[in-house]
Amino acid sequence: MSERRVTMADVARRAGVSPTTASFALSGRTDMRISDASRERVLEAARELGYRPNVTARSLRTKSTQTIGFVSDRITTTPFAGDVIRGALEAARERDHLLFITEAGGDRAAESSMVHALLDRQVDAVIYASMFTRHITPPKELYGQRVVLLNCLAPGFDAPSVVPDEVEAGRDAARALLAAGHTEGIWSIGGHQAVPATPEGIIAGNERMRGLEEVLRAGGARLDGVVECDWDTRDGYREVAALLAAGHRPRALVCLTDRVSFGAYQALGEAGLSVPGDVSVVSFDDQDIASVLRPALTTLKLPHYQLGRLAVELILGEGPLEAVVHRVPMPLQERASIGTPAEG
Amino acid sequence: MSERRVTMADVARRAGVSPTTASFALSGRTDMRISDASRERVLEAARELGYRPNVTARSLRTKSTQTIGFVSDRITTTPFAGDVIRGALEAARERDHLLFITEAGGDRAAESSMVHALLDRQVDAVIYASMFTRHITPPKELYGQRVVLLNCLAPGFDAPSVVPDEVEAGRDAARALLAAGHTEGIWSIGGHQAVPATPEGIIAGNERMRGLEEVLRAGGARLDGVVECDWDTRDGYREVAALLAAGHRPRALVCLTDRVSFGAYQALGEAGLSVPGDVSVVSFDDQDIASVLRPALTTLKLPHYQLGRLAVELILGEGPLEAVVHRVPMPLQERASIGTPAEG
DNA sequence: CTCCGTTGTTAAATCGGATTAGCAAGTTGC
DNA sequence: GCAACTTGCTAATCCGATTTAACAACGGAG
Repeated sequence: MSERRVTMADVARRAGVSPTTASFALSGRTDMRISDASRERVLEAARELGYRPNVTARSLRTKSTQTIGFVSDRITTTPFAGDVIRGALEAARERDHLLFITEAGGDRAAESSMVHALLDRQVDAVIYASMFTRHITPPKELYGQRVVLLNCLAPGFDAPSVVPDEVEAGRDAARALLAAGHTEGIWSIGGHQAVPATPEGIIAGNERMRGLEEVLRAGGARLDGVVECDWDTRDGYREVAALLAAGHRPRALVCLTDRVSFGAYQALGEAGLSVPGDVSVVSFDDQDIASVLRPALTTLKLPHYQLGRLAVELILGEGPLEAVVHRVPMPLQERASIGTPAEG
Repeated sequence: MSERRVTMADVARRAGVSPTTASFALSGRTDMRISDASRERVLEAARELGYRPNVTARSLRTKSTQTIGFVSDRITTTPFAGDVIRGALEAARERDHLLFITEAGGDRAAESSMVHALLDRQVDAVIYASMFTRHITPPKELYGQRVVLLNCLAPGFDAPSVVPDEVEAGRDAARALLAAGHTEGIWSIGGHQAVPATPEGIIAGNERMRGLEEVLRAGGARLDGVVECDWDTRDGYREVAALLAAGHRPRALVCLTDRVSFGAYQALGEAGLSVPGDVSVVSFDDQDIASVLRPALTTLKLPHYQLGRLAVELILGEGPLEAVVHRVPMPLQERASIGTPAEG
């Protein structure tokens, strides 16, 4: 970028040794014999000159750039982004790696071109991430490369996946309700089937519902009803309002995502029902609004940070990557929206 | 990462020319004469072999890596992140550049080490970003480098800054209220002075208030009161509740940020006042909640995407960078929280 | 027929390190 | 006293491009 950097040759010259000796002294390798005196002089010279190795030059020879590529469909416009990247960033930093972040916006051609751009720069590995848990087909350029799939699954593609443990989260939601004494009047809002507008619901929704129903059943409880709707605030509001208008009187709502919970809050509020006095609410995701709602929402947190971190830890681990699915726990954020069942 | 890549030497061999000829043919330079026949053969060979240049190797010679470093204090845990990065990413992609994203968490030492890691990889330029508009002192490693400051100012540091036009946003907030007929009972919540917990308020708060008061005054209106508080939902709720409890009856609230507006909504709701029927609300930032609140919040949007995009456009522009402050407009998101003044 | 200027192409150097092969000088073994 | 090792260090290559310097072949001018 500007004034000439200090090179290893400069260091060698100052230390009065050959570049070869300087190289070995600096890399601290023990398989090549360097006297303590020479090593000291080289290190001293490097310190005095403020020498820093040129990673680009080194990479040309070693093939390792200490760099990871991160390809996602859309890292922004979704709460997913920040924490995943932060987790990946921190894990990478601990291992002296840097991250190339790219976003393809769901465009296959763009995706291929991004992967090419990464491979052209000799990245050591690539993290392929999806904003919602789903099945994907990696771009062909990724076949044969060192890859970890983040928040997505690709059966038949030889790479590990890192995804949230949705089934267990569903179980935990059930356990939280049971623990508070809820066994009747439990409704789920958001459903487990994908509706056209929310394909992202396919995996997360199904698995959450599976865990939820399993534990409720085992605990002698069951769902009074399953309301299918889009995973957004508007639909949450509308469906809960409709539910109440139809004369139902739920004691507990399991909302499949926080946005739906927010809508449910609005509908309950307008109907004069209080949370958790009249109705308990348990939710999933732990988006920003969850802690800011009144009362604060009890929800199962998507472990974004951990997903990002684990993906990097796996990818920078030793040895070949195994095509295993790693399920990361979704911790329960206990706040104020679950109470004991209302009388009546 | 895996099987040997096709090199330029492979292409040259196949085309039956020297690597030199292949290089010139592929780079399409006209200052070196290559016959059309040779050029065609080289291009054909490259196509057949699926040749892609090794950017790392090229960079060693040319010093240009087609890569930009992005250093921020904290890109996550703030709505700031996503869109800024998306803007930067898209602008970079249009110019065939890739972005190294790093985050230092406000730690000076970490910041220096991140900048080193970037410079060691020969990045062409560095974007130094802050999550809130503020004055900063860039790490010394950045002096003499090609830098653009994003969402921050560093007087005395020779680099352009890209920041939101807060003063004009304040003016626009005032214009929106005046246009709806508001001239009395206008209060601002959030204040213009920094309170300890929100140093980020210093610049944004002051400038927004300056623009706001300037236009209100010019329009024959004024603020009935300025409430100072932290820029969060809790404080917004508490201060507006207190305001109402004290017997005040505002007709319009200018909340300095959406989180404060959300708190204000809650307090107004509990007091039985409707938005915008009884009280109009205009806000700043356009965070996620803004469009999801009921009624949807009219707010001045922080131009995150544009900030990121402009930073990259400047940095990849021709010629030296000038230490100019670029102010990016904050567009008014007209939604449903401003009405005509209540009778009263 | 020689000199000069084009034209098209290539050998060789370069970028900044990592790595391999080899070379002196000093030790040890017998 | 001489081969066989060690020890400590360096010359030379290599990585995959870009770029400089030079060179052969040809055509036109004088």
